[in-house]
Amino acid sequence: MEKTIAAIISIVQELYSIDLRVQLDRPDPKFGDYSTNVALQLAKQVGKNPRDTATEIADKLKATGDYADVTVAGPGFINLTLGDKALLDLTRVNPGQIRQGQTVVIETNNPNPFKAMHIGHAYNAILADTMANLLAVSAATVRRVSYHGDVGTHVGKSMWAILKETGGDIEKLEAIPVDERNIFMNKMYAIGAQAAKDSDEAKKEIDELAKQSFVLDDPTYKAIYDMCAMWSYEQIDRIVARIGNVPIERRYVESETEKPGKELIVANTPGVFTQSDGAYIFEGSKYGSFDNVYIGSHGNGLYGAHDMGLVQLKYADYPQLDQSIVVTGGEQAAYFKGVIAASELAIPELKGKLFNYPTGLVKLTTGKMSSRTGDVVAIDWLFDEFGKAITERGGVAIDEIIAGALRYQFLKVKIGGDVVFDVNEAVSLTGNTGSYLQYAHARARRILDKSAGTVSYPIDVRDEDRMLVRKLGEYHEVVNRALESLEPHHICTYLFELAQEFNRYYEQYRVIGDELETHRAGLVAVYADTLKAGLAILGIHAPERM
RNA sequence: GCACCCGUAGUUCAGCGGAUUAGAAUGCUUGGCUUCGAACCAAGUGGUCGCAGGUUCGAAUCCUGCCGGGUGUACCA
Repeated sequence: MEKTIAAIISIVQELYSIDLRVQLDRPDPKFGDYSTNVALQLAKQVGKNPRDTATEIADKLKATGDYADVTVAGPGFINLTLGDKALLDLTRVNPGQIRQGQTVVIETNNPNPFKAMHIGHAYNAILADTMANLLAVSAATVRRVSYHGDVGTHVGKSMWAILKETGGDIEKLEAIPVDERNIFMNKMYAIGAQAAKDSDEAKKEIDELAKQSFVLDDPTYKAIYDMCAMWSYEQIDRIVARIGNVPIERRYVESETEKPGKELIVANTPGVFTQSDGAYIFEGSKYGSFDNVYIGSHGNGLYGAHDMGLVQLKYADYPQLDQSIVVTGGEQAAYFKGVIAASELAIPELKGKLFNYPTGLVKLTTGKMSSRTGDVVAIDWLFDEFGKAITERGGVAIDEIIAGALRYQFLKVKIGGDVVFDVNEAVSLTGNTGSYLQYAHARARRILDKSAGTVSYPIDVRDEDRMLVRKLGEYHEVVNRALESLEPHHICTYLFELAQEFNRYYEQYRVIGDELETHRAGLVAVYADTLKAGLAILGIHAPERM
């Protein structure tokens, strides 16, 4: 592909003395393997009929490489059909290492303790983890971290209910069986949240308990807080692992950000921040955000101060970082613009290095949501539902496979828009799903198991192979696109198309026992490896059988 | 009010910073397993790409305006 582009550029130079940026597209297969519209772009500058221009370029291009055909079509497109050798070679090209030498710190999960972890957290975690995979494939040094809000109102709500429930007796907490802790915590938060709405008196108590989460100077409070926080993190870590994320190497918590955050803000006032009634304000409205209070008039850091503290902690831990990435819900997009602008002003070395990727909301379609905990879908419940569907098909429901199906459901849509999550659809296992790809992979592996000879790389391309080989050759191009934009959905779309292409081939051409067995098995091996590699980037397990 | 995001088949979504007849999946109607796993494949059905202008040889794609939906908009995160 690069060679072809270079050839076209030099031909255009030679013929018209014009320096042109050339783009090759993947057209409908019936037109060829690549197409370009350079002649149409040139038409005006050259002052010739675009078809004539195209013909001139095409004639010269033919001699520069392994092309089976170079034709001019329509208003002046040049369509290229690669020779077999060139087509096959494309399947061996690796994605580009475009972030060689860079260090990237990325938060791959950030649910809060003292609160239920729900499907939205899972989406963020899966997406961020997959982006981390993309970064790693592009040769960056990836540092996975997490960040959790362990102070503030939500803690007050939970603690209020927990203290009421236990009467401050930690032994009552210890008596709760391990597998009921999560249910207990979710319930306590729900009770506290409801009380805060219903009763002004309770609200006051909750505010007081929330403040205590910052200082932890009451021994009873601290003991219970510590135990419940630990339960929460165990729960978060367990679920994050269950959905197939790579473990983090450092956990950040909000309580440790207060001090550095406030110090940084005070040190940059006036200048970056302004003071008003004792509060410290950043005029984010000048930077596409909104004016926001970072330190309250009571002297405590608010979430802006904490996020700036976090930026510093990360920078201190990873001074060589080239990018720091946070993936959050879209409702925080404007807020993060402000935090990033303020951080860059306060720490100029970080200019251009801080990124927030806002995601959409996970919306649940109404349906059978019987086992919900409050308003949220428990992730364990989702695993159960997937498990049942797989068992009904006669498969073995193991977590690795279920996690793959779940990940795909989230990753196949473009980042930014809302994700409509339909449990019934997700669990259906047919069509454009993770299960389809896993099944396709398992089936291909079974063919290879049954093939007698040693499997070797195919050496030629037969007519019936062409569509499949062509698709395989697109792998590195698609991955490159995903690497550049950090958008996993490109890979999902491609892998599904690839698997469809293979399934068509599979339906029509037999491998085992055929006189072309060696050749076809080689092709199946390339396919299975490509599929597996793509799934690996998505963090999806490619089972040998299922 | 202002800012950002979104609006493509009944539904859920692709459409790669423009191009040849707008694609999948799902749904519905059919056909295909004594041969490598039918969680599969094939055929049919289904769209004034929210609306209206503009730029261009060419617009779902770029620009402007409008309509509709969502989110945010200083002491909760």
